[in-house]
Amino acid sequence: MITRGHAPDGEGIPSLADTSALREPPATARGARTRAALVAAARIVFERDGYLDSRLTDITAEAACSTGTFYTYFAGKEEIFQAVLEVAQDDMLHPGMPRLDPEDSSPVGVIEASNRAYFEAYRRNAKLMLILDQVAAGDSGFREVRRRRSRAFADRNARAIKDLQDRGLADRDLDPLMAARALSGMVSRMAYYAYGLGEDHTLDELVETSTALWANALKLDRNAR
Amino acid sequence: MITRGHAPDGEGIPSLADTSALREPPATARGARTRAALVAAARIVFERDGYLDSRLTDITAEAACSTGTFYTYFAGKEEIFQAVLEVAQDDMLHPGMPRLDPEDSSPVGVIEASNRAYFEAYRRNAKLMLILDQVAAGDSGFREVRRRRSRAFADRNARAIKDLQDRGLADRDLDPLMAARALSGMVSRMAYYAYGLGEDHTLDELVETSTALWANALKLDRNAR
Amino acid sequence: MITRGHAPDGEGIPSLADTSALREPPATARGARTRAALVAAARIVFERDGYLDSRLTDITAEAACSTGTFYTYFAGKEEIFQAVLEVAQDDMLHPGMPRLDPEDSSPVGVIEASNRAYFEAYRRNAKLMLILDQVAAGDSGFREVRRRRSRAFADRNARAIKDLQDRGLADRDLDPLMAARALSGMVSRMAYYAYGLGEDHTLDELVETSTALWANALKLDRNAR
Amino acid sequence: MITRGHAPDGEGIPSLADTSALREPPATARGARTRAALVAAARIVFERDGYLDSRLTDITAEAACSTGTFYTYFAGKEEIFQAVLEVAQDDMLHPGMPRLDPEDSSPVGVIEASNRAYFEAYRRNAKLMLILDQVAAGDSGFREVRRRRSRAFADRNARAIKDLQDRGLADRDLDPLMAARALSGMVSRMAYYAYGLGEDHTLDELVETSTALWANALKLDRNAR
DNA sequence: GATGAATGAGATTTCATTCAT
DNA sequence: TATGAATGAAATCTCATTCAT
Repeated sequence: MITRGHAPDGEGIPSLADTSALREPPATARGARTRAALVAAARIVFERDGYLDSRLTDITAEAACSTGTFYTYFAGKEEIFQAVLEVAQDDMLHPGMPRLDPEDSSPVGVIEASNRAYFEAYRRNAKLMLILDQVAAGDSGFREVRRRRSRAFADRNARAIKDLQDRGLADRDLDPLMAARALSGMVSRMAYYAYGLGEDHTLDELVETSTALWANALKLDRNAR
Repeated sequence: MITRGHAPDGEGIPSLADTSALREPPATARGARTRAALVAAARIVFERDGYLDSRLTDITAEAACSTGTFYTYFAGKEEIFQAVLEVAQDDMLHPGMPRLDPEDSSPVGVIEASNRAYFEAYRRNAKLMLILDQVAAGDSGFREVRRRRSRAFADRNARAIKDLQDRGLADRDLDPLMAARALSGMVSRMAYYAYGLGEDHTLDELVETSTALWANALKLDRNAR
Repeated sequence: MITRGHAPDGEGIPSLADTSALREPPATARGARTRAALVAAARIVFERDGYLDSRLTDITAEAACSTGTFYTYFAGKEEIFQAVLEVAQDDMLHPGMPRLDPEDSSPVGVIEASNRAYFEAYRRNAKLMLILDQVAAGDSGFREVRRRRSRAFADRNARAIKDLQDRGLADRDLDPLMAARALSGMVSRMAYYAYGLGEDHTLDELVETSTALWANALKLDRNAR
Repeated sequence: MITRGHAPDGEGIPSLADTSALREPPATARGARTRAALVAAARIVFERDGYLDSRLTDITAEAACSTGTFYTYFAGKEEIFQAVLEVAQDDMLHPGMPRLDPEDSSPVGVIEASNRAYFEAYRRNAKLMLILDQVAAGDSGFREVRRRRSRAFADRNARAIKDLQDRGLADRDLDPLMAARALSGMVSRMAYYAYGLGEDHTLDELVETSTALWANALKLDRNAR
């Protein structure tokens, strides 16, 4: 059975954990407040102006602090962008409510729930996801982080597919890893077109089509459990 | 039947035809040579440094001409990038030779041939495709062009899927347009991971998996014609 | 006879007494400890990074106290540098023990002892001497202090030379003040090259040569008393 | 006999040749004019404000060009400072007229001529020499260049001293290299005090004293040839 | 006494574009 | 056509010093 937390392609959820742990958190409450204000301001500015066109002074102006204060907490634009992502990531990873209909833990039901969660999270963070594309397109380090993250998700989904194959529920001719990667990529692409580029599809259409394509592609039995 | 030239997602092949026709070609042979040298130099520089990080002076230096000369032929970086794309586009659109086994014009055979052509073209132009991502990510005008182009391809593929459905060869529960868009996106994503990010898959693996997933997803009969 | 305490050129031993006496010492033992930690930290940082490139925060970090605390004890970088110098100055002025062979208080013997003391002190504080150069080079006030100090030493040595001339022991054609200044400068320069720039000469070579040159230059009789 | 071109300590005449040859000269006459204007402006600004306190915009303002133009010719403050030094160096190395009285090529005469040339050159460039101190004090790369240059001069003078010793004209007890270094340092120090710090000595006093001290220190016979 | 967050003026640097030769 | 010097607006980043806690 496909495990919980399946996130198509894993994109948009880089942790960048490498550097985020290095800087120690503000020592005082005031510091924590200022830092949070800067991160919130940065998200607003990034979403409004794009990453490349936003200036540090716009962020500090939005946060109502001086430019010097910015550097108390971040080394530059890249670093505060990571901080913005980390906040968004929490939202991407911990949706407000359970996605899984306890009545329906069939493979198809799990896939559907996962896809729905992904589309919802993407919709909530669509602008930020575009910014992330922009940053990743220009920064190979960032791209590498995304690649590794995607691979981790794909590996997990690949194991789930393998499991279904072993249980005779999925097409045994497919390479589990490649299929996992391809289908996850498909879902992320659908979200990109729908919410990033603004094609008009309803959430239900997206969930329905993506789930049907997953199910068909794996030759899943819709009634199996 | 799915028509020839099916290009998954249509990505990476924007024509930007709007502006490219405006400027008339160099009057003299020397001019034509200089222009060609600049375009070739630009591709080298873009692929080496990325679009954002490349400077016009790098291009003119690579082309061994002065900065002033650049403006004789192009209005700026965007315009020469279009010129670079146009050259690459010929390659993307006209694969060296037909990959289609004349014996096998079954739906699955056509899909396979299309996918193979796409992967091969992507592989030949992988670096440029990444640059294109970078440009599109930062330029909403460019993004819109890509979106329209993708939609045109998807529409064509959607009609092909509709046709298969009408003939009873494909799953009638699927929305043809969304399925077309999703599956084309899947293929473009696979190419991106394999050749853009450097995951190591062989061409045959990519073709095989993508074709199997298309066929399964549409519930095509592998033997139908 | 040339008096004790002759310090070639007098360089590197500015007292800056004007300001150093103004601030009164810390009232509590804890305060004294903190102040001492800051001075010690400053010397480490100055010697590691140079005066210009060292930041106050580096010093407070090295001293493990906050930036605010710094200002409890010092008005700024210049003032703590003076404090560092005062500590070093004790070492420069009071070599561990008299180097003077009581048997040999001949003019040449005194010169030799003085030169040796100077080279040894310079060697112990070579890094700091370079820092001092850096500060003096950029601060005309500091330069003036050094100039006056040099002049005071030179005047004293000039009187000693005059005395030797009057007693018929030194070349009467020399101007005592200029000769004193020149020969003191010579010794300070030798120390700078040897210990500041790292030319490899032994202490004995330096002492021997400098003393011989002094003696020759003044046409001293090596056996006179 | 001490050779022509003896330059005490060699200080203030670094060539920094390492980098100066890298950048190719302006292609046009206009470019050469602009570059020269910048160098001249830089010298004025450096001498007026000191190296550390001068800003690039002051230099471009003085040269009546834009800030961008500066970077057409120089990478930064350090590089234009090298260019200023190179101009001064020509003056230091090629004094306007022959210093040597053809009637007096005795060792003492040669030393006197050399010292006089050095003092004159130092006086003409005194402000710049102080700037050089400032730069060298803060930049170890620069210091190293000076060290090597000094050593080259000292080596040459050491050979001359050795020659005098071999001919029985100079004190054989002295180490030629150390004596050369020490006496050259002495002269450079005298120039620094007189012209850098503004002690009031006449040129003749400086020449006379320095020459007498050299002669005495080496135990030269004033009448020898 | 000790803390450490906040300040903000100002210097450096880049590079697409123009235009006189 | 070709040249390449000149332009200049605009963005980043530093760090000594203050002051509320």
